[in-house]
Amino acid sequence: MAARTAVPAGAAGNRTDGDERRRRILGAARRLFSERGYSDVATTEIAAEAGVARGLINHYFGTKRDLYVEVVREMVRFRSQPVPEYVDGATPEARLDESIDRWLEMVARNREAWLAAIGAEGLGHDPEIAAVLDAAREEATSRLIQVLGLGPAADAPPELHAVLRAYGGMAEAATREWLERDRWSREQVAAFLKAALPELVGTAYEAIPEQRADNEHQTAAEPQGDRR
Amino acid sequence: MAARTAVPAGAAGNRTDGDERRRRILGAARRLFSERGYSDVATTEIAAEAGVARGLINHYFGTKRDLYVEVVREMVRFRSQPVPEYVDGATPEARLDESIDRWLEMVARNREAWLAAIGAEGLGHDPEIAAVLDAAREEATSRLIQVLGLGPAADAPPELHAVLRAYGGMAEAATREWLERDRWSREQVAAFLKAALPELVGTAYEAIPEQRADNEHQTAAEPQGDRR
DNA sequence: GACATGGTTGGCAGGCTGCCAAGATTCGCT
DNA sequence: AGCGAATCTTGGCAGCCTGCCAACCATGTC
Repeated sequence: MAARTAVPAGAAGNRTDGDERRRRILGAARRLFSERGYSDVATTEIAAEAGVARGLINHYFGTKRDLYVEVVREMVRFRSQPVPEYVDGATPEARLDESIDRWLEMVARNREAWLAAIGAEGLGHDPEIAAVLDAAREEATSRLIQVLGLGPAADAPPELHAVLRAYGGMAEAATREWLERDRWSREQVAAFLKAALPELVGTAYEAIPEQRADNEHQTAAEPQGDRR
Repeated sequence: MAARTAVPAGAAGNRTDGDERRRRILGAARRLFSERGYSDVATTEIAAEAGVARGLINHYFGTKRDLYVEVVREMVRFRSQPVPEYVDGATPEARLDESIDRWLEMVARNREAWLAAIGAEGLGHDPEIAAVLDAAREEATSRLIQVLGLGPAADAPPELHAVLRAYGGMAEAATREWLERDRWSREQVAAFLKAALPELVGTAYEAIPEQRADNEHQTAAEPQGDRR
């Protein structure tokens, strides 16, 4: 008499188009993870919101963390979406202005998603999450190098990459000050970011000294790029 | 005959100095949370590492999240520690240089703790965590205003706060490029940060237009959005 | 129409967290 | 010193959550 495994009653009555289910789960997960934290959201909720059985989550995505990684990856995708083709403009300044305007426009449209994406940073030190976010930032940096007309990103010295990554961090913080704290307006952020970059890649970048041969702190070896 | 609750055998045989236990738990939690993520660390581990019973965690700190908040609060404390007294120096530039050097020195000393603290950003959207980190950044910003000799922070316009918060975000990103990716050296970060701030509070800050009476950005719907 | 294939479900085992009652220990008061 | 109160400390219990698995059921193929 059914020793331990009860018979699953009415099992699969609804089968939708392949990954229609998959998208449903991803959407529900994105929604829930956006408004609440990772560990506050139970897979049971996600399954209920998506209208599927909980076990299906493990079937499509592996574990709960894998699902989260997928959500973050999807959230980050739109960052590279809106500026795929080259921004045309005569001078680098014009192209930069256009890029910043597009960036702010995109952020304004996807306010919640963007805040959630950069807020998702944590989850402790998940290497996959970190890799996804890092790749997105790195791509933005490379695109910025191209926009500025500084040649292919691969040829740029590491110091320039570092400066532009730092600029990216500043842009994120500045955007947060606009979206979350309302300390200045969109026009003000835009004006500040547009004016800041030339100063940074100009004066501040020139102030960086040559890398000495010996460096006291090392995680790995340093290829030593010749800059400028 | 003891209906449901078994008698706790040898209960409290060791009672150490009041909050000695508390500190032990905090230390173990800090260590474990630093190397692994929040949800990867079980309170059982923390208790084992601290050498206490698991229930004691709930006695001293409330829930696991409360303990985490306390850990982050402690990690962030050292940020305000090393520069409490006024930095003396003739010119604002000299004081700024000194502040940046101290900042980098502190980060270099507490590399792991600092990376963990800013990496702890996430945990979803915990309001307490966000508040703790935000308070630390805000304090750093206010101190920076004083260092620059721009008068009391309370009197500064919100745009200046925003600019300095953005600068703080840049400093964090630049530091990460140094500590995690090794794209430049400590001297280079220092030189860049020292050269960047005058440019930002000078030229870029001046480029910010006056705030219009109506501001277009609202949390919810999009009133009109006139873009340039 | 029978069979293979893969989507879908419910349930089970293990682990983890919050809470609680019960000893143990220290302290204050008379 | 003796006694009671307050607090520290422990182990265990109930509930929830996650990963996994066997079984059920649609769909496609021959």
